[in-house]
Amino acid sequence: MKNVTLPPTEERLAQIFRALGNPLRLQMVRYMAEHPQCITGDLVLASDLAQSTVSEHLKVLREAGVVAGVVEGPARSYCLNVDTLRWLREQVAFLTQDLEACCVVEPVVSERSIK
Amino acid sequence: MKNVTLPPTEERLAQIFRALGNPLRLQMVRYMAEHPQCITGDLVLASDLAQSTVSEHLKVLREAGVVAGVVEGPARSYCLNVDTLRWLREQVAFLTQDLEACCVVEPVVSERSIK
DNA sequence: CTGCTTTATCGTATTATATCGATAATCGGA
DNA sequence: TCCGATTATCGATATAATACGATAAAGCAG
Repeated sequence: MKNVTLPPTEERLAQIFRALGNPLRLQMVRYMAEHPQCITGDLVLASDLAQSTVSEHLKVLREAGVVAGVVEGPARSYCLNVDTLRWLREQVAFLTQDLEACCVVEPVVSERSIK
Repeated sequence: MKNVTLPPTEERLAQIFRALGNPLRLQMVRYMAEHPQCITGDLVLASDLAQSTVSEHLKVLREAGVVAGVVEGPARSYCLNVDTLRWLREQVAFLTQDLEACCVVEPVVSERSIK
């Protein structure tokens, strides 16, 4: 947890979480899941946002590796990056495994863990 | 995707993603997974940050429902909220299921989805 | 080459986040 | 009740994110 050198995996996972941590981008991801190979204009029409704003959100998703775009004539067709999403699912599964409820359901008396 | 009324579930999921979208908070979550019922001071010692900063990060995690704290004498013992993490895992699994690689591995020619 | 369509980028204003030091609140023990 | 230990909150500041309109870039049709 020290700031010394954060594992690149950790930074990358956080980047993906951050990309998905915006309701609009999350909706974009869902839209793309339902509409494979949709183009930017589709997402603009499906939202209330300016074209430039949608483009910026796509940039965030692209840089996080959540989506990928290919040139499609004058437009760009966007898709989810399945590899990234699979990796995310594994990481989340790993992060949430082997956890036992401690103080949520039934508060448990504990001793200080350090000094 | 319209901004009209975002489902509360979507906003909540985004909130959890946002909470986990910071490397330090992600590390805190891992620390808590390894050290059940640790107190705030443990997290402060394990980080390079000021106590107030750690406290703010805990607040973000708390408000997202990722962690829960119980009073433990003058200190506060923190734990992961297992219910939230399980819910997150389900949501991520749902989000990433039934996806087929489209333009990432092998670009596919597509037609416009709208108009 | 010239337009037309589509998308990305730039400049900018507003809002949110991160971090710290200082201070307040809370609890248990003397 | 007062003190020490622990944590939360406040105020300030710096950085990052969000959103828009305007403009640039890129590709295709003619």
